[in-house]
Amino acid sequence: MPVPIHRASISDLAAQLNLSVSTVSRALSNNSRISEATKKRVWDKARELHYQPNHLAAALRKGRSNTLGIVIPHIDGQFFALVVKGIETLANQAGFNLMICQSNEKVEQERKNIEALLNAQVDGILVSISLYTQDFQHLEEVRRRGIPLVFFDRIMESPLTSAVVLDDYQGGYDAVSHLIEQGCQRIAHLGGPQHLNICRNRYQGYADALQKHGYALNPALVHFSDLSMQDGREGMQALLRQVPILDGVFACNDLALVGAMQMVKQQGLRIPQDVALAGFSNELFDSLTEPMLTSVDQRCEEMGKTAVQLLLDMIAAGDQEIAPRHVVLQPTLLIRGSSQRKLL
Amino acid sequence: MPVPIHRASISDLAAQLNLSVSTVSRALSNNSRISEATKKRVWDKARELHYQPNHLAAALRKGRSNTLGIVIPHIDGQFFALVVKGIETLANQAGFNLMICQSNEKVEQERKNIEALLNAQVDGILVSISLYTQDFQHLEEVRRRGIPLVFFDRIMESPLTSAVVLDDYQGGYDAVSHLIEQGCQRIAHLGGPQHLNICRNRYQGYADALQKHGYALNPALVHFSDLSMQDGREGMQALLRQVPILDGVFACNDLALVGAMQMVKQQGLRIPQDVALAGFSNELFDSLTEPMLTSVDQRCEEMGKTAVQLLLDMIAAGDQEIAPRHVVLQPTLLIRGSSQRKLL
DNA sequence: TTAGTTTGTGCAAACGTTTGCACAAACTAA
DNA sequence: TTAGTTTGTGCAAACGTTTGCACAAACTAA
Repeated sequence: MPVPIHRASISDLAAQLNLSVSTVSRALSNNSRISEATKKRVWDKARELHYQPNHLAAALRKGRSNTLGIVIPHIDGQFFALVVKGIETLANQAGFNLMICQSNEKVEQERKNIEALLNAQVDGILVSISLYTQDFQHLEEVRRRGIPLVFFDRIMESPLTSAVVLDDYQGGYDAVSHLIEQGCQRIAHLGGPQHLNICRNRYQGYADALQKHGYALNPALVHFSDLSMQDGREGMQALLRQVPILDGVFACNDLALVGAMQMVKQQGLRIPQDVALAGFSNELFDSLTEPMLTSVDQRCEEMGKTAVQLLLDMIAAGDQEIAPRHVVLQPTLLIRGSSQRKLL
Repeated sequence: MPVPIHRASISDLAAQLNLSVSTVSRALSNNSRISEATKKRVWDKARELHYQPNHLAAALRKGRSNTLGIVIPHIDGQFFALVVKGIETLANQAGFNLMICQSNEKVEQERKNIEALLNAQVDGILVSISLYTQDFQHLEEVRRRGIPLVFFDRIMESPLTSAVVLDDYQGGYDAVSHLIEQGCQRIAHLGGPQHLNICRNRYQGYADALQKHGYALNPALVHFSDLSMQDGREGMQALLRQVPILDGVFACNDLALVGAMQMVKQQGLRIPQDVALAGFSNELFDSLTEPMLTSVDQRCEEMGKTAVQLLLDMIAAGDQEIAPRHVVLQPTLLIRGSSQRKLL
């Protein structure tokens, strides 16, 4: 296989065409000061030599790399995969490449991710923080450097940074109100780490919906964990020991919910007649379980697109900084078999 | 918020320390020709000024970007997400960043992805081709340019390029043999596009397992599609019209299988007693359906790690090209309720 | 002492672009 | 004719690194 040692550069084109590199550079970027005839010669030659611009060099000279960085806790699972899809679609349209990093829910890894992205000179960064991020120095550093930064879903709460979130409070409120409408009287909650905005807000929605409908919040019916499927199983096991027995569960995510569902079935209880279930995230598997799981949809792709749009705006604004923006998307409750006790 | 205009560069350090940029550069890279005293001065100053190397500049000068590119059909679903996780782990350890592109199963997008990665000067590319890639010019171009290239899972079959695949044939063979052992006599197949190595090999495994056990291959029991859940439903509907009725299904992926499962249930047939099911991919949801789905595990993370290791080897080898390598991973059949007719 | 080696540092070019400025040639307006 | 403008191109510096080569100073061995 013949390996071509040398990729054509602008100066190769220039030499073969008897033009200066500056003229060739301008012709390639379709600068109006170059005659049509010259442009055509340059373009033809570029095609002939399979010329491909060296983005690295351009990036160095222009001070922008046309690359965006993303830091997410993990890519598996429906939610982040879809958010990334939304981000990628829009970013590519705008001519940006994407660098995706997973923190694997570890602050230390998140810190390294951020550093790697900064070193790679990305033009902007999108972040959804890990379950355990409580110290934000590495993120402050991004701001300090003047690199545009947008949070989505799991955010660092600060008026100084832009963010796109779902109205998690409303989602929790809607889900629990729905359970109450379906006749549930003792609704438990499987919650997540309360320093995370999403978990806190969903819990708050749960609490307020109870109160609004005249039910007292019973701390014994609230169980906090890290929301893995295993956590859901164990949490449910603990909650089921309460007497009188619960008749509804609202979980902070669907992974915990599906764990809870397994435990409920294992105990021989019927869903939704004995225990009605509702969760959060609208994972793919929600429609594959039996019964199907009621869940709050998070409008993932829209969240991704909105976040990247904010970021692109900030990048476009450049030095004349624009005020931080906060976008709140409205959730949709998808009602399925796991919570439907009454006929429609 | 005070925006620092200027990031410290090597020459800033040099100026403040009264050293030349070359000395500073060498000190930072811990070159043995620099005295320990000088190194210490440089490192201290670097910390003081929050110096961060500009990878772009280094990449331009050194001719390598320390970035790897990945092109996958899509990131949602268990399989690619886990492969990417494996790739990322190893790549980060080796000091490489990752640029991830989704083709969304479109050749045109795949072509653009490749071009974007080449322009970004990645040091190597990992590819799993789209469902519809039959023309490989864009991939040949990568080789022509001398950029290391490794395929995984869905590959361009060529002795000239490295690849990591599962033994899909064996996986299909094992799954179907298992169904036969469980007493199935008329096993249908939901297959994928036959120009794709994975689909062809799984189908071949199906065919050979039947033959080996003395069953004739009945073309009426084979249905090809693009393997979406909807395809699975429709394919199953068509297959169920065959008389005498089938009593087992082997699907080329779990998405199609879960669709098929819905249709089987809808027809009032019992799983696995009337129809036993086995699929491919070991998706997360396989353990959440009822009954759980038997499936061939693809050793995703290992596949990712192996692929990136091949790529890193090629990059390390540089000009003295190493011979293309093909790695075949052995699959594991995970037997679950959907196929278990006999007691253990 | 001298010649040779080691140690530590600096000069300058290079990677492939982009862009401010300069300027010649051709045109335009009087 | 002349002065001014437009059109098209080129020079050269810059982005921030890395690295081959040179060389002074300090040491080493006789």
